[in-house]
Amino acid sequence: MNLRPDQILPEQLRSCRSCPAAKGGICEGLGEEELSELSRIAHHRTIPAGQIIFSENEKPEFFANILSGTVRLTKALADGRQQIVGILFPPDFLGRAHGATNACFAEAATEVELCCYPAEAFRNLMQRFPGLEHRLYEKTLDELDAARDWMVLLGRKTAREKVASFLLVLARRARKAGCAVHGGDEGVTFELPLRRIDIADYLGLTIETVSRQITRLRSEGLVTTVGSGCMHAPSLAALAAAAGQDEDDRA
Amino acid sequence: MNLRPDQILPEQLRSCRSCPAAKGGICEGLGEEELSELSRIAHHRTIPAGQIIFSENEKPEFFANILSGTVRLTKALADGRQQIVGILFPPDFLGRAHGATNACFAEAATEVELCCYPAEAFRNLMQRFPGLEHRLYEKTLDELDAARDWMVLLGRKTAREKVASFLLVLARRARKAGCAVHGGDEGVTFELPLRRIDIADYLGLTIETVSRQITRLRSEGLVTTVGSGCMHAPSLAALAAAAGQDEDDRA
DNA sequence: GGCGAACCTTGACCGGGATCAACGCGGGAG
DNA sequence: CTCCCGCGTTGATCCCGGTCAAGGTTCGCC
Repeated sequence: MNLRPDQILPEQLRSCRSCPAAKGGICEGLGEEELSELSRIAHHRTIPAGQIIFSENEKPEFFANILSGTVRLTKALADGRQQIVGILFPPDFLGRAHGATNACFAEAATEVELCCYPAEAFRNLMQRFPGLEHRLYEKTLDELDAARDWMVLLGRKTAREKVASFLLVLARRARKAGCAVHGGDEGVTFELPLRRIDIADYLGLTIETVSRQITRLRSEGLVTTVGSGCMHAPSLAALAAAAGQDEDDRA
Repeated sequence: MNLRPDQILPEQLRSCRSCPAAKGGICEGLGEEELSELSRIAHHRTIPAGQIIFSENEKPEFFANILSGTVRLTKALADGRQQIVGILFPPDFLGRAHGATNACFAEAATEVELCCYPAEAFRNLMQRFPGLEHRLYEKTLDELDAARDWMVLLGRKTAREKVASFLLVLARRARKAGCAVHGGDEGVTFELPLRRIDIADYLGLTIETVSRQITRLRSEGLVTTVGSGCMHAPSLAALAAAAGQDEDDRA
């Protein structure tokens, strides 16, 4: 925990009902009582980009909903080789709700806003409210699916497919967040919340290979660069084809 | 579902109390009422090696505890490339307890004995008994940890480290199952429940590379072959070193 | 504006693992 | 017993992505 005191804000001011993490987050669908008890133990924190949120093998001090920003979950080998094992966006839940220790490092890839629950109090609430644990279980199953999809990418895809798959994930996320229009395969503009080194660690590649493959996809017209840290994909179908998956495959 | 009628046995005869999946399985720690309701909907099945237990994107018909044998969970790309995303042993739970469809294929790597619960009835029980859902949630968190450890292997380890890591997992499992003695780093003999093609699909390699690396580890004295389908590791510490991880790392 | 640091891109070369091919081995069927 | 087929091993060669090295770009700070 490397949080400075001034990063710990007083009780959240916005009501949970207007919370950006309510839609799709663990709070969604909870009753009045659950929600009010949760909000009683919650507090908001802002964490600057690059900072470690919690470490592997550490006793968890808190769990959190992500309100804004991007969190990377990493694991490392003894000699320093690193692999990003998960990327979290709002309204994902951060932390291992059961078990004595954290399973990996959590780091702020961008500046991150969290809605934190002290570990002990949160676990008590989980025990009292099975509906809360149920929501968390469903989210964990989705994380497991995502991890296994990523295993296919890491084990069997080429560098070009890996990079295309990564961009496709971002593009689909942006389209889903942006609007409910699903009229066709119109283009999508999206942000790149990760630096090259993070993309490389996520895809099991080096930064040079990531850079070369992005250049290649750009030269093939599958993506265009829109300023720094922002890209545009004219066709998600074409990008999906380059990613080595069927168009309707959500992975 | 490719089960022949004769593979569906009548109600289980052995009591749940003497069940091989009780220790460490989802039934462990359940109350009398939960256990008796579970056993009422349970039936045993034996599935021959190589057979598909259920398919991806299929509506689940049943969930199951694995009583004996080895199950592989696989995902495939459109062009046939395959990745094993999980290996299940007794007393693991098989199936995605929530959600409309299965997330991957489940296949019997060896002959497998299952204790099956019809999906609908099982989900009803889960809703009534939060303790049951809690057990499943904990097991899913462990699966997620294992998947993420495997992501590090797939993304960042060399072929030699991958094969050593795989053998290490089997050796540790055998030692844990065999005896509670943890006196030191004495050797372990264990079975290989997977063929070369499965090992390759699990490690993101080809069968040729797996074969070569096993030969190499054998020539280095890290493992010896004990007949067909059986190996011996004289030192788990040495194997762990070759796997690129710290000795006390359980991954 | 000028400078420096962090990040990104590009080029040249190399090597680990894939690919292609041949052979060995063991077990079941005739 | 012989044949055949599935599985595993070994060898020769290739190529994708890693490695090493050299700029280029962006942006904050003085």
